[in-house]
Amino acid sequence: MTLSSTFYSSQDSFLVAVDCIILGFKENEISLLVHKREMEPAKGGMSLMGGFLQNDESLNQAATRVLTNLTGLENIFMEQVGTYGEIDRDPGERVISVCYYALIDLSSYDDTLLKKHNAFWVNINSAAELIFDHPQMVDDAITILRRKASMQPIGFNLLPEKFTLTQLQALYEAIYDHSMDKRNFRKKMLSMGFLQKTDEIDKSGSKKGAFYYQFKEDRNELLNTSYAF
Amino acid sequence: MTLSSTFYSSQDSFLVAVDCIILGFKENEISLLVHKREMEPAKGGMSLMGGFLQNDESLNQAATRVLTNLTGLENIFMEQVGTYGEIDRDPGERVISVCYYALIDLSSYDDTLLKKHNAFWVNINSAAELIFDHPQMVDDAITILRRKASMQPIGFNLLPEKFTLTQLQALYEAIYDHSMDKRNFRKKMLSMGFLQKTDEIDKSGSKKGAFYYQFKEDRNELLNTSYAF
DNA sequence: TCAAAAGTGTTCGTTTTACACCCATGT
DNA sequence: ACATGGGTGTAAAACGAACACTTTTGA
Repeated sequence: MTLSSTFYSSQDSFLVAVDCIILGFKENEISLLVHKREMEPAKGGMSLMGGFLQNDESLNQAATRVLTNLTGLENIFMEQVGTYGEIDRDPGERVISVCYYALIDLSSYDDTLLKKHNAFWVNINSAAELIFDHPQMVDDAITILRRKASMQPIGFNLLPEKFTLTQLQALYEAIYDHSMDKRNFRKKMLSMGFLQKTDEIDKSGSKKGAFYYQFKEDRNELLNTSYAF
Repeated sequence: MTLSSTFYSSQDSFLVAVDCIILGFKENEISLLVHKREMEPAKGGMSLMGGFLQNDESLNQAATRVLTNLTGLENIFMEQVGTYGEIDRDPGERVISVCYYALIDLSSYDDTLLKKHNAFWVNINSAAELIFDHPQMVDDAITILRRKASMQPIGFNLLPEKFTLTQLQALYEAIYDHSMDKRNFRKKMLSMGFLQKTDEIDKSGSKKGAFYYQFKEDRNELLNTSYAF
């Protein structure tokens, strides 16, 4: 960096990382994608997937890059959680970390790519074992996910395109970590108006079979209404 | 920075700024503290108060420093809004900006300090005239304020210790930018249980006089309930 | 035939909304 | 006496919570 190109000379500069909280829905639980850290400090510790911001990319681009490198997925729902800036949050060196969370559909996901990065899924309840301030990041992300999922249909990013109401309820029960009444759940979901019943039937979950639903195309119109669970 | 002290060598590093959205309640409107920028680029433009993060402070400390330098106030409610990292968001040089909002009580605030920084209050509706991506930051802060004020008694940070119900209603009407029914507002506020009626009367607002209220000390117990306006 | 999951309504209590008048006081 | 803002109650609607049985079908 040459002085002639700078407006804000003599200011301190910092490493900036993006850390990604990648969430999936597996066996009726929320899962978190983590990896065994390959560098010191805390080598071998369980860590969120992250990477350093580079000069040629925005924060959102960096988060997308980290996510895509690891998972091979694109066009994934992703949103900022917050930025963590305690001086000693990373014992190796000072790093400002901008944290994102992403929601992915695991129903047809091939995770061979994950193995190359020593990455694996753990139950969200194991997040306390993460290194540094990553447990706090996950807590904050879950808080945001719960709040947003009660206002907007974002939870659906964790499901395949077509899903049964039973699957949807299981997802919400996992997000909020409590069981819900089937009749009330269905009544409320259907009254929100963004579910479209298909004529396809899922026979995998029961002998009787359950209708598949999908999201209406126009669900963006519905984002301003608030729904609480 | 010497290589021997670094774990993450050869990564790009960045200027990190904190920008503060300082909000006050003035003449029944939400006001925003801004200043005329003293450096290029955009010198003379209307800007949020900000500063660069320094090596010896956390992000929260930096935000507090900026706020205290400017206003002389300490122990102010402050919370992160988000982090803005587009490559060209600051045309001078690349800067990652972590944005905070703060709520302050203007009722007995002496703003001589503000003049030293070319700072002044503008109506929140003038935020669109701010430079760079500061209008977006203000939009995001207002969204957060509205959401949080409906769940937790944070709006009170904008009022003096003692206030009348009419003042409180005017504050909420300013935050949400719509008028509310007086009877319903009072009923709801009082039912929430964190208001304490005093025996003092404000005669400044009316001939009849209105009782002053204050917050109960134990209001932290109440933060988990959700209240919508 | 039976086990397993899908699907379906009603009642009750709570919360939210809409709405209009009297009171106390200073001028 | 009157203008100004302070203070109060009720009825209707919407919403949330609790609750149990019938249907379909594969094994």
